[in-house]
Amino acid sequence: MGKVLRGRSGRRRGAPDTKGEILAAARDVFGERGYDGASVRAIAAAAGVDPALVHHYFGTKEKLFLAAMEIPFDPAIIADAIAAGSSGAGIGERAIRTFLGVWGQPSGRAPMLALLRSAMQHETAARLLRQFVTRAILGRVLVAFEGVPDGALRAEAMVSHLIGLAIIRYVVKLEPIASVSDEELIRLVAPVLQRYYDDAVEQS
Amino acid sequence: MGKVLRGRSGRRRGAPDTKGEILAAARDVFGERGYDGASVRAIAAAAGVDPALVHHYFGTKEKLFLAAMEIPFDPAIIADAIAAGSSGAGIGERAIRTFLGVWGQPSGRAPMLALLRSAMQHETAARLLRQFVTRAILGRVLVAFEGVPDGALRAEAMVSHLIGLAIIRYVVKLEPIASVSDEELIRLVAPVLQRYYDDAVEQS
DNA sequence: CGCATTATTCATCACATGATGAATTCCGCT
DNA sequence: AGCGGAATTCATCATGTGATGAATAATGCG
Repeated sequence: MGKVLRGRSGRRRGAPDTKGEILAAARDVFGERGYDGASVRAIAAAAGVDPALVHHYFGTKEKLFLAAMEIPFDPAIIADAIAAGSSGAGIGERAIRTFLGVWGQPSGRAPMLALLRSAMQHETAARLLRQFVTRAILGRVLVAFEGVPDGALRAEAMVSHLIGLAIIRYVVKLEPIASVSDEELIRLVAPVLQRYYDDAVEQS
Repeated sequence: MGKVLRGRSGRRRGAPDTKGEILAAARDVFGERGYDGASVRAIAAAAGVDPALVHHYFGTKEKLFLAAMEIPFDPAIIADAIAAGSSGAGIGERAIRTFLGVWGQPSGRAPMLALLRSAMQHETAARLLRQFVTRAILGRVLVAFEGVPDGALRAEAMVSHLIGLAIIRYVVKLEPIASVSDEELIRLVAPVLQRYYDDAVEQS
């Protein structure tokens, strides 16, 4: 496994999307090991390519990371799914449902894990995660909390719970949460999340 | 800053608690950078000591980590504070209150951060965190959830939210959660957490 | 075809890391 | 005073890292 013996130097035949393969490999490896833990060599190996090629395309490891974090799904869609017509009713369930949808499949989980893991080690990545959460997610979810007292705070608290769930379920893999079905988790968490909205509305 | 010029080799005068200083430095640096990011050299420098001394005392970096993670506060006390006579009433507020108490002061925050950060990079540390949460915290909190349907699940969900809060507040430092006062956060989060208990009880 | 451009690998650098073993200095005990 | 052992540092190794520059091979345009 690993290193592909690809014979001698020089350009390969055909028009393989090598840049794309490197990006995919980068997302995988960054996701598994975080920014510092993922070596350029390991990424290159996972892409079946010489390490120098990575630098050829992306210049530096940091630029590769940034390129790899160009989220492969549209955050707007997600945020809109959560906000859903800027109504607060049912926002708890929509939030965790969308969340599990993204994390449930590897194509969504890998970059999220990469971002999360890396944000724990590197201030650069932390800034990136902050931006991502702020602009791409919170900014839109906030429309549902418009006019709600402590809206920003409450929206963030919701997001923080989801992040905590991601860590327990997908990183630390603590049982029984790691193995419980999506639906069961939704049934458990949705009403609790919902309170972040309901609490504020009923007191206003 | 950094490297203390301490002249020549050999034993130092007096009986300084060097081992303890190394442990403290280790907790700091592991906390700031996680397991992989914290180099033995950096820890040694922070302790004002030669790197070889670290190995002399602890043999290997991993053993040092394990030693540093021997939690400096008693998890039993914390867990008991949360469980509080195995009553579920008010458990939400007690949980977040105790949580903020630990994370509020550096002596508690450092090892927790170290554990969290490292768990994101290293399976060894993830296992450690799993153990810690399971035995030291969950095991005792569960008495409050005794007989409650999905007790384990609900207790873990509570913990996951707290972990998420820790990350948003102390690692990613997302505003406004990062700056809000403890009391305000308690007012916001406590009733939501409480629902993990109340929901189960009222349906049984 | 011919030739510049692009894709790819190889060899190599400077540097940081974890670890080890020998040398030096001090302490405690007799 | 003397001696063994513990504490401390120094010099050093093997390894892995990100990065660079030159060499080689295929492509595509004229």
